[in-house]
Amino acid sequence: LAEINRLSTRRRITAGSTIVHEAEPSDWCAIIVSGIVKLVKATTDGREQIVAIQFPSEFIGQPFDEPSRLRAEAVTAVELCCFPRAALDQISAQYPGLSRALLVDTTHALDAAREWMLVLGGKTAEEKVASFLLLIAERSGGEGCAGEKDFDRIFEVPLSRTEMGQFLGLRIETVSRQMKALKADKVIQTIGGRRVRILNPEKLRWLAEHETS
Amino acid sequence: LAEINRLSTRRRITAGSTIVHEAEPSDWCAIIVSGIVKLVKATTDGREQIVAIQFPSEFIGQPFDEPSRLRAEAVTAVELCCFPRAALDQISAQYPGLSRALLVDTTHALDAAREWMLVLGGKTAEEKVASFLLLIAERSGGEGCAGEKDFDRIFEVPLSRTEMGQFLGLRIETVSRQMKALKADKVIQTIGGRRVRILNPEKLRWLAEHETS
DNA sequence: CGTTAGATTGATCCCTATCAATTTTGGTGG
DNA sequence: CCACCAAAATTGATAGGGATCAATCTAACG
Repeated sequence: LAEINRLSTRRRITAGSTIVHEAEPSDWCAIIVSGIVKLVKATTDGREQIVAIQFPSEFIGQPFDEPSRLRAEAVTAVELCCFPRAALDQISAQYPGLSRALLVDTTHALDAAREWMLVLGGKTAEEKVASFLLLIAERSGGEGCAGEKDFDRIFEVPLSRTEMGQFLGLRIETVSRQMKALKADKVIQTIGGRRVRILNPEKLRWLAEHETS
Repeated sequence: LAEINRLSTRRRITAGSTIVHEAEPSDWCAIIVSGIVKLVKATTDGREQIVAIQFPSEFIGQPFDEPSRLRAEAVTAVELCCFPRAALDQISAQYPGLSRALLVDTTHALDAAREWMLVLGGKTAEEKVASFLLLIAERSGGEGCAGEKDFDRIFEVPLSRTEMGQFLGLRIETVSRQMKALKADKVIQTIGGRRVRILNPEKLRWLAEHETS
């Protein structure tokens, strides 16, 4: 696996800039070294939906050259470990471990996407925001290590209100109001708009799974 | 690849019965030979979301033994080609083609899931129903063959109104009303509730991507 | 200290959920 | 073949949650 490291190059991306355009065929792939990346899908009339938030150690790009109309954009400053897809093909043919690792990553991504479909499809605004905060809390804590069930009580929300809305299928005003309600209920506390402290994890978990209307 | 055929067994499932329970670890996988399968995720308080509709040739089950709280259920009568996961591991270690095929399938599923997140997150009821009809039309026509962009003008909707609602994130009354509106606009025509004929494909495509309010 | 993008708050409207009542469909036995 | 029944679908009336429109307020930055 050190062989792929030989073919790889580091690349730094500034916050807000696009990593992969939706049209571009993109003949290379990458692993996120540091920073947060969002994957965006757009309708023909301009509305945008964030379909995934990616953290360090996650894979970017298609293993095959099939287009998926997906745009990858740096949410924060991002450092990537890039390599050509041709190298991926060659090495995975020799070492089955790489191919397997890729399958594991894709399976996880699929599971995360389906989990989020449940959030988008049925849940109320309150449940959506609570689910989002739990998602960020869980991912921010355990450094990409699997099996971490607990999460940090204090963490930084990498997304803006607009981005939260695009990920949750809500308007920014609604996101703002739900955050306010959670603060009023002493479930969370915010320090400077972006930093969040979870005061009542049990209630937050409950709110993420039950509609209270 | 004939080797996996030797280890596989055929299995018939009646419409409506569960293939894989959410809790069950499931030490086997399967390929759909005929029929339609739905994948369901549920919240702790009982609400259910259909996260995927699967057609013949698609893969069922997790390649690894990580639980995903997913239930697979036969929508129509289903015929499966089942094999133990252990066999999958062994053969994929010898023949990299199988592992690659699995990765292709998973990548497609991921792309489909993200496409549907766009539908669930941002679209109106009218757009959702139009998107659903196009999805079924496209899959019903080309027998699982890739690259088929066109679709059948007449096809059978395999899902009940309740299931359509669970897939679209809508109530059955809303689904019913949108279908009625599409019929009134001469975009579609229904024969006996389940069979649908698309009268105006261009308008249906337009409605699936633009909000008309 | 001024400028500007982002976030919050308020008021109102509309789409979809909800509740309730038929109507239609599909399956079964007489 | 038809009457009957249960389940599914449709239709109608109402209400509520989130969208929308509009006006501050806040914070980051030169």
